[in-house]
Amino acid sequence: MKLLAIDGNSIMNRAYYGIKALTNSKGIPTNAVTGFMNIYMKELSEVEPDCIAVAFDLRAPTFRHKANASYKANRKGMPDDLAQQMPIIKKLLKLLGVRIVECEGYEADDILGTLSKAASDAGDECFILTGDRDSFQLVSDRVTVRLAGTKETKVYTPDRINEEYGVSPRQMIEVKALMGDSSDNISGVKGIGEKTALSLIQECGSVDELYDRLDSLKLTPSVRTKLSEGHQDALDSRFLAEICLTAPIDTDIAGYKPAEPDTAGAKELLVELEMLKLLERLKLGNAETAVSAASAIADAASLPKFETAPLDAEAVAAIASRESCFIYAEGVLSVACGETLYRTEDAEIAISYFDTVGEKQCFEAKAAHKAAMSAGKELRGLTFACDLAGYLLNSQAGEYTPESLALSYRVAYRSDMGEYADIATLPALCICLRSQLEGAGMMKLFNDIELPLCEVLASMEIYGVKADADGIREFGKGLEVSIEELSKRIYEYAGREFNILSPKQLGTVLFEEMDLPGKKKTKTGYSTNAEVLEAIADRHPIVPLILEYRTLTKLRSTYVEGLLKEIREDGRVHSVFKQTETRTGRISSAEPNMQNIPVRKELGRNMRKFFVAEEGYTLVDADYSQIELRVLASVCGDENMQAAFTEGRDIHRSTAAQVFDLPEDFVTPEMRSAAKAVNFGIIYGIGAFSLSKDIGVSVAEAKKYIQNYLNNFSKVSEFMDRTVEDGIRNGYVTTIFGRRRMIPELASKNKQVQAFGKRAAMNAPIQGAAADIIKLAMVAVYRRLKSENLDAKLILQVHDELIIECREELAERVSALLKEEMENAVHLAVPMTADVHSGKSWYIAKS
DNA sequence: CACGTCACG
DNA sequence: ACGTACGTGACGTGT
Repeated sequence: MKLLAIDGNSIMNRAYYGIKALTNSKGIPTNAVTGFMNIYMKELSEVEPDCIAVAFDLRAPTFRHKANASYKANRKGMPDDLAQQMPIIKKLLKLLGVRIVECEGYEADDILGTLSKAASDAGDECFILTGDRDSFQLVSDRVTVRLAGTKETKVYTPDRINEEYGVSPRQMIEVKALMGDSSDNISGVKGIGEKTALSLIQECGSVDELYDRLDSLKLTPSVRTKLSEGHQDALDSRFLAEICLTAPIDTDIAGYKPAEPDTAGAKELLVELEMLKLLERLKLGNAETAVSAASAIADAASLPKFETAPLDAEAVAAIASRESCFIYAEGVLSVACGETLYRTEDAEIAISYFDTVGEKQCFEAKAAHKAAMSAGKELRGLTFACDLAGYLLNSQAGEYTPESLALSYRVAYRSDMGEYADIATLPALCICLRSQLEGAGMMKLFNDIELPLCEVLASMEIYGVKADADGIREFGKGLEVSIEELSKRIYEYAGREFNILSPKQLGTVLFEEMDLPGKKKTKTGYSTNAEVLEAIADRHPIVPLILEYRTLTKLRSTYVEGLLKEIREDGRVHSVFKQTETRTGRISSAEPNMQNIPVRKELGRNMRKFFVAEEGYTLVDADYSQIELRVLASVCGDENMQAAFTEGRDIHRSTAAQVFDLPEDFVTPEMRSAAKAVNFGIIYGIGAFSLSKDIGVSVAEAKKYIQNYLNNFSKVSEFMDRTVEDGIRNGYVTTIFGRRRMIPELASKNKQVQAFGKRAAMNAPIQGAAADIIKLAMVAVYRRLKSENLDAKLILQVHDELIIECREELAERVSALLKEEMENAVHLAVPMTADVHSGKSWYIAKS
């Protein structure tokens, strides 16, 4: 038989630190449970055990078998959110039929030791799954330790241990007796580390032998002194280091065969934890049925007994002025009105429904807007959209399907209703999300910004941007020639042909074959990014060529080939603008991404010549000037900073003058550029290291800049501190418009993760407010263009920039309108200025 | 499918 | 001792 004996505490610990903070929608932490189960499932399939036991330490061990009362006093108490997960994993394992083994006065290690011995005595095989190396002493012919790492499980057999440490498994006890183990509060011999301990045991075999032969051993004087002074420590430590093999637990291995799982109970628990992927992996039925089952239990009577009916012209007429809910996806319209669920795939019927006057709530409004718009109608009476509400409530949930929302917000979801399941849950979901939104104070944000924006984005997607395919192809041909030539020259320098775009191959060529310096490594090998290459660009002529090769192939693949694929028959690209994607509130663009078309370098900037206005039309482009810094100046209330904007001064120059304590006229270009980097850093949640890298000064120097900045702009400093505190206290931060960003990382025990949380907390209110502002502007511009009945359409948004395509003769009027609406979208403590230009192509209109 | 890289604000 | 600024999307490589 095969026994899998798991060190529950150790694996939970590993899982906890290995997976970022994770909670369900109620804030119950789930990262360690998730990580544990991932490891558990993987091991199960690899080991295929007949029996399973999971050992846990008891909370208040009395160490009956070990007299040392201070034993383990050193071990830190576990973090709260890990402790909370211990009962959960135990409950889950029990429900799955797995036996938990705990024993007062004994550690998990002792239980594993006892079980492994019992198993091997009985002629069974034992696999110990753990996250630390304490159990190596238990390894034997029949006992294998499986060390769970972040990525892979390392398997330790006696041979493997001998290979790695040069001693036998049992001798690991002796080694530990000498070197100690701080996490177990085993002192060992003071001054003896791992290397010395290993070589001593390799030579002598055991602590006893070592002391017997101490006088005749060849040792440095200091080691000899340490050993003789630490004799008693060594003996005490050896006692503590040896894992107990006789804990009073059930040692009948056959008794650890997993029992029949309580599938209903396990389902319920996993649904509560919102761990749906695991639910499927455990083959407890698919996620949908479980959700419906559990929700039905929780809220059995909450869904009415719906009837179903086709949505035909008659039905539309009947519900025309009533309240209803709808979902429109992939050409299928589902409507819930009263206790009837309607359904149609007829586009005309769908549009006639959209154009009725009754109040409508929906899931995802953009597709419906697009359908109505394309037919020259409009979607009327829309008051709610669930996906937008879900996004506002938690912008990092990732998924806003009716099913996942129903699960998160505890609304009944009946997947047994098949294709009607989504629409059936919608009425209840709308009520729930609306009240949540009200509770969170985000109704205004929802009504004034997100919901109306949906229509704007629909319109932008429909119109798209005209692209000059021939021009792009021509540009691509030019690139082709240069790329061909470049690669030849690169191969010549390298002495052979290789794939220049493969970081792996490139690393080998540059850093091994050509012996260039800069062996900075990533997880998988050499780092070959632009920063690394630029640092060695003057060491060998191949390096600049590679950089250029990268630039050109990037242009070719992503922009020339990528964009050509996206141009439709109408000669335009219709990017998808996603409204529920970013954690900060920005919108994102895809297929193609129109928000990262090159502009910073001239060669790439040429791409913008191929985004043009239709014959007889022109592009009008306006971008906010320093919107994020203006937001910062406004929200933190710093008069210094506000004055610079109010007086229309150059903010970076002004910052430099403050930081370097000089009149503005004395600010050099270098000082201005350093100040600019500091300004960016402030928005991003500054760090001296990165700033120093950015502007090429020492870390100490960068530190001074930051300190100086924060002294001069003390309100900024206070604002940042306050924001982080708010974030820690509430679990989220907000923009001035009430938009939230949840930041679970702030609760992490991992310092790095926490530091990231702090930076994100400082950035979100700034980036998020800027996003709010331009969204407001978009809605205002859209409405103006519509109400003034202008032949002009908003077609693009690039975070701080809006682009309109309009009749040539309207250029001036639209320019003024655009600038006006952007600058007046909000009124903060400093003016929001926008620079506007126009031209036949984006290239021209941008400057 | 993860990773490295690089395009944008 | 380690990693190192916020937010995105697309591509090619290689497991």
